[in-house]
Amino acid sequence: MKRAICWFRRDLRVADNAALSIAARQAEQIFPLFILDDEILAAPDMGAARVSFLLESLRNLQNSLRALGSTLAIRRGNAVEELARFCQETQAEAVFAGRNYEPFCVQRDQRVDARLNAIGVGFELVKDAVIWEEREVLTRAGQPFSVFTPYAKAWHAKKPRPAAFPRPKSLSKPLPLASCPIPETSAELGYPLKQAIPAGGEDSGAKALTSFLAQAAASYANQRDFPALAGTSRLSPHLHFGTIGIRSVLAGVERMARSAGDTAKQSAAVFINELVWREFYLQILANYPRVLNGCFRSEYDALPWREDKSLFQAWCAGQTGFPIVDAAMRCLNATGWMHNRLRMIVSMFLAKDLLLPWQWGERYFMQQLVDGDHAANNGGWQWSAGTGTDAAPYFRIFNPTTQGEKFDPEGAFIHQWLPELEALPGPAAHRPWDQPMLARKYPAPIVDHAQQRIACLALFQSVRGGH
DNA sequence: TGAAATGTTGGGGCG
DNA sequence: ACGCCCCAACATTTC
Repeated sequence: MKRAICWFRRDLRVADNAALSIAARQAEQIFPLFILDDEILAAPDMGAARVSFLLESLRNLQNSLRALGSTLAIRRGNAVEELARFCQETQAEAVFAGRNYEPFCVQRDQRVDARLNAIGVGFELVKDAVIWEEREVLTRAGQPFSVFTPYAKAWHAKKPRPAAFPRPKSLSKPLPLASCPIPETSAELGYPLKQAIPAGGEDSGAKALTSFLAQAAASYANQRDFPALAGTSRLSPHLHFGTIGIRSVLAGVERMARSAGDTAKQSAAVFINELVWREFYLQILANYPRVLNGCFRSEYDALPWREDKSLFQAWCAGQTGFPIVDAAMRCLNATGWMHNRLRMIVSMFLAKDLLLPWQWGERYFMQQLVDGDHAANNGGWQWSAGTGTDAAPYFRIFNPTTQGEKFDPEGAFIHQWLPELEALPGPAAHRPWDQPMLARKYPAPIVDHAQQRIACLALFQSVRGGH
């Protein structure tokens, strides 16, 4: 084939990139393209952190492609129309792209496929973002798993795993095509950024992996649950945008495990388990797209959550009077990122203490998180609310104070985000109500945990018909 | 990838 | 010395 388009979407890198690598093997000339899709940019769950990370990643990708002798064309508008137009401008015979698993993207790709077929252009979607796709790990009966443990077992058993894709050594110089400039800031796309977010781009992704492997990875099993430590990988935004490849991450962690002692091996296993959770929720979304519109266990759609805007407002702003919840939410608002343990705590608090619809929290997370990902986010929220696959059972309710004391024993994380509590040293920071005179300007708890816990159990009983 | 309520046990204070 | 009670500490059950 003479000419092919490599349509970048959520694989914003040149290393270990399936679509780019396969296109470069099959075509003499490659036209790299990214489309700023108006429909995605206008989605109600899009946010400034993610737009900004995307733009930085595009600039980095542009530099990497130029270093290979090529250039990234940027278009903006309706993806189907822009792609068809680009095909005609380039006279390409085919379009290659990494497969996406979200319902919106799947439907968009169906429209793309029909449109390109109509103008005689091939459209090839290739596996890139995951080790195993939604139809590759199934029960013996050929059904998708909806429980994690057997899924993980089957995931691990499946061999051989896909190998990394070679990075193209050079790309041919493309035609001088029109291209929009990459917007300087997310504000140009309607998303003013008011926070300092993690750095985007493939180079940053590679650095994040290297530094994780050199530092936190070996003690991940023991330290990942403590938000005051730098115990996690921070790779989530890179995995979301594909500024790092999943095969590279897996290979890196396995290499680390081979050269290290038992705790490091154990840590590698725990970390890989998290990568499996990521694919578990991706296959749930791909096989059951309805989870974006309701509970996986649909009988729980009838739960009478309370639609209290002022409680929700307090949760969003980190003004609930529960230190671990408020510190976590202020961290999210200020950085676009939140530690995984804290995501569990604040999401369970929204659902089971505030009794608010979990979908409100799901959307707020999407709007704020730099790594906001429909599959992982929905899976996590349904887990916390007790409405999902393999979810925390409805009666498993975190006590936010106990969780704080357990996972932030010195109150270090609290002090980092709640200056009002600096007069309460150490673990006392978790119980400001014991010394209200010292907790200046810090709100009293907006709900009583013991009381709300009972109310939550009753809420679920009302739907379960009293087992 | 819980927490609270309830049950059991055993050491020590005390009359 | 003995029985009684208290209550940690731990185990089990329940949601």
